This record gives sequence, structure tokens and C-alpha cells, in this order.
Amino acid sequence: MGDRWEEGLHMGEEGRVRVHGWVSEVRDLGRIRFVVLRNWREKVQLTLKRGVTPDELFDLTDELTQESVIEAIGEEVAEKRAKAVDREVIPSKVIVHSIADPKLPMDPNWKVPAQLPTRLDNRPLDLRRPEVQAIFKIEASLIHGMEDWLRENGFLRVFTPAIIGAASESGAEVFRVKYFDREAYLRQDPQLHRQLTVIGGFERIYDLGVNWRAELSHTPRHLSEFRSIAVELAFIENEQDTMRVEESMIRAGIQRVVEERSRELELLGIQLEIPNVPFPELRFPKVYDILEEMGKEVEYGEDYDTESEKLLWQYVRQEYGSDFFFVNRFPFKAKPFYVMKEDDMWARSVDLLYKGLELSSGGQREHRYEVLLSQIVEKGMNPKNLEWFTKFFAYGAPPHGGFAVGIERLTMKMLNLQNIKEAALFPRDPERVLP
RNA sequence: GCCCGGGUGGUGUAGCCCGGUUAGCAUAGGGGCCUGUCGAGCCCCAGACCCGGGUUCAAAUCCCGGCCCGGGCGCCA
Repeated sequence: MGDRWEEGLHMGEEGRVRVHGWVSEVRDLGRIRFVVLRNWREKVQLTLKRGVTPDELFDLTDELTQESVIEAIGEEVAEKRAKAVDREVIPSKVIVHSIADPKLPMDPNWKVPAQLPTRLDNRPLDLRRPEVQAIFKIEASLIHGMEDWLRENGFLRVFTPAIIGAASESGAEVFRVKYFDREAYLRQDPQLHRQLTVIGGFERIYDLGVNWRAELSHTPRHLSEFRSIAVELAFIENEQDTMRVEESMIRAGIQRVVEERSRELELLGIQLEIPNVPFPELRFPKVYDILEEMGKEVEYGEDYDTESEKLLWQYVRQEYGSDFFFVNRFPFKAKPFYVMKEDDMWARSVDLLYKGLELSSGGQREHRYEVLLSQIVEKGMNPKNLEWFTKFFAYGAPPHGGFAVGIERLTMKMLNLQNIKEAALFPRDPERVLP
């Protein structure tokens, strides 16, 4: 919409245009002044000359401060002396919408870079930086590409609830909310309701939405509130079917970024390659051998740690030249009750890793009612607490599986961002809920 | 939650080890000069040691506590 609207602002006759933006800079050279406007598409320079520009208009720019918001009407001129801007306009009229306080808490022009906490404290100013806008333009294209692929392949977008009456599957801490006279929780993952939707007869679905984790995580890769694109599909043969969907979806997202966002990628200095599919797959228990070769002992039957993820990435890069890889057949003891077992020890449970970071968990789910119940008992959980979920498996459940990809994590790794908070507009962590 | 590191003008930093003049610099801000700047330039002005306690003749500097921030781990996406 922004694009079309902006085009409409070119008034056509005699190069007359209407431009708008935030004042990036006022360069006062005495009898000539340049006002550089920044908007989300471009930089426009307004040029005012004493004696040529009407005095009223020239003097109006006295009050213009950095980050003030104005519109201008004037003649666009072809001016090769204007180097660091996209266009130059000789204004005949300027409309001042807002004069910014000259004492800014940070500099959107980035002459003095601000630290991340300062940036986040002043996020609306930080967001004006083209480099920051590029992140979110890329993220939008990424999601569009993934969603389009899902739609083209028969997946239906659904919305599952964010407020749930029973703490969901994993051991991760949940946010408690007051729900009328009861307690309820914010979802950590749309997983269980996705499964119930499939049991409801929707054979291919995805939920693009928000998840919350109340963990006191202080790391550059955790948020208290994050978004995921979560897919579930029925009548699968095994977990391989979910992996094929996942890698194709991600490939399509990245392809869309490459197609639509070359300018933004260049601005961020990122050379993005469209990944080859299928992604390499590592399996337990072979993972233990690989790690041992890399000089890392992980006890047989145990889950691996953060360091192992990085080592496996090194291994996959050497062996397959890929930044993406699946890890399959995790030990059942390390995974939730609902995963499908391959045998007594290993599960059809799949993580996707990207540059050494876990992007998603997924795989095939256990759809057989009796088996599901016995796995709950095996996990030492009270079947009563999960009855709201499990009872529907008694009324006909197809074999199914799925996964949830963390959007901020994918964006972060794709753009080599140092902190996941850079990939969230207004990130939430244990310390930050404002702005 | 545990461990490690750090808090100096609006922003970003130097100084801290080895305590001692007016706490330096850049940028933003205020004032001035300049008709093609584009990280504009030049001159002038103003602006800071996180909070509390302790050691000392003397603390930005050393010690203790608190608060805040960053990183590592765990947990996960």
C-alpha cells in the first residue's frame, strides 16, 4: 500500500511532487540549506536557496529539528551533485506536522551507535534506521514466502487459543493469567491444540502466532514472547514427511527474501544463499559417535547440550556444506509424552538446527490412544491432568506430525544478528515489558 | 536460577590495575560564520563518575551491599 500511495504523490505535471518523512538532517550553509528527509523507502533532499526560495519558506526551516516530521511540495530536479540521497526536490511549500525535541535519547543517524538496551528503551527512534527497518522487511518477506508455500501445498491457516486452562506439555515455565475467577495460562506452544485441530478433521494446518515462556533466560537467543510458524499434518507415513514439509517451507521463505529484499540484504551486508533440500539428517545414537569424534563426550541415552549443537553444525558444514540440519531419533526420556517412539529408547522426534541453533522441534506424534496414555504414565505425569487433551484420541485420531519454527530465531540466524531481540519489534524478556 | 564481566555528560567512550590539579575525546544540543552540503567544515558555550555504606589526609579509581545491563550455562523455539 505504501508503494502505491507514494506513487500517487508524484503529481505528474512538470515534475511536481509531494514528499514526506522524518528530518534526518538540516545542513545550514548560510545562504543555502539542505533538509534531508528519511522515509521507509528513500532519502529525499530538499534544497532551499536564499533569494530563490521565498524568505518565508526559507526561514521556516530555522525551527526544523532532527526527526521532525514534514511534508513538502515542490519540483523534483535531476541533480547529480546530490550524492547520498535518492532524490532532490526544490520545495515551494512545506507542511510541518511535528517538531521533534532537539534532545534525542539516541541518534537514528547512527553517527554515534547506541547499545542495544538504549536502542530498545527508545525503540521507535531505533526503528527509523534503515538497517533496522531492513530486518523487519526481510522478516515479512520470509513469512510471506513460507505462508505462500504452505497455502500452495494445501495447508489451511488456523488460529488456536493463546489462553489455555491447563499448563501445556513441557516443563517450561508458563505465565499465569487471571481468568475470571480461575487461573489460566498463556500458551508456550500451540502444539496440543494443533493436534486437536487435526483430530477435528483438518488434515493440513498451520498456526502463525505468539508463544510465551516464563523462563528466566538471559541469553541472546531467548525471548519471553516469541512468534512461531507451526505446522501440523495428518496421514503421514512417518516423521520424514514432516521434515520434507519443513525444509521446503523454509527454503521457500528464504527464496522469497532473496527475490524481494536484495536491497535490504545488501544494506545489512548479508549474502544469502537458498539452501539445498533435503537438509542433512543426523540420528541418535550415531550423534554420540560424531560428538565423540569431535572430542565431546555425551553419555549414551542422554540429551546433548548447547556446545554439542555447535559441534554438530561444524560437522555438518564439513560433511554436507549445509547450515541447516535435522537431528532425529532423540532419546524418548528427553522429549515430551506425545512424541511417537521408534522403539523403547528412541523417538521419532526431530529438531531442526540452523547455524548451530535449535530452530524448531517436531516429528511424528503418538496418535494411538492406549499408547499415549501409557507414555504419560511413563513420564510420571498424572493422566487426569491431560484428560482434556487425551480423551479425544479415543474418538478417532489419524497418524500425524508437525513442527514449530521460531520466527525470530530464523531471522536472527539468517541475518547473523548478535541478539534475538533485534529480530523482535518490541522484544519482551524477563526485565523488559516496556515500551 | 547459577557463574563471570560491566555501569563516567543525551549518546558512545578514555581514565580505574598503580587513589592525588579545572575527569579527556567524539557526537548530539545552544550561539556564530559559510550558496552544493551529503559522517559537511571552522570558532565559541553548556553538559557526566548508578545508589548506599566503608577504608583513607584524599575515592570515578580500593572494599562491602543493593539496583541495573551484558555474556556463559541450564531450559527451550
